[in-house]
Amino acid sequence: MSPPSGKKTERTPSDADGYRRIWDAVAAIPYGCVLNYGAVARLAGLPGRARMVGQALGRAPKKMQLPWHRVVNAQGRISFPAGSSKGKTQRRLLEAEGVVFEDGRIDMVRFSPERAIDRMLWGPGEEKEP
DNA sequence: GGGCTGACCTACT
DNA sequence: CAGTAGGCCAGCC
Repeated sequence: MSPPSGKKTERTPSDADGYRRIWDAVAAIPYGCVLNYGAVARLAGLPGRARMVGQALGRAPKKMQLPWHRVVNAQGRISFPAGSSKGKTQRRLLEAEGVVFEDGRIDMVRFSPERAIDRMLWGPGEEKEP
């Protein structure tokens, strides 16, 4: 069977639609939470395409007001070179949301959306075990 | 048409 | 902990 023209395979979500999913996933990140590129790609329905997330964010229009600062790499570090404008801006925005940097790194587990409820109940800073 | 780059990830050594 | 290797896909020259 011939695939209908205009419609592509599942691997190619189609041009802007692919970025659209990524933008939507990033916009769905709760306040004060951080996710890595792989997680965003997975939430967007594009497993393994972490790189495309970066490009999508870079090509995202500013009018979108996308919380791009809530996306960091798997090491819990800002993907921008230390000292760069973007890097400082991202760190400032994250700290403004309550994200704590430990030795220039973020605890991806502590600030994951799953733990967001814990921080909302128990508050940040103190990590307690019930 | 081909080849390199990139806001990366995972796994193994 | 650091370094290497493989993967994955869109844009640009």
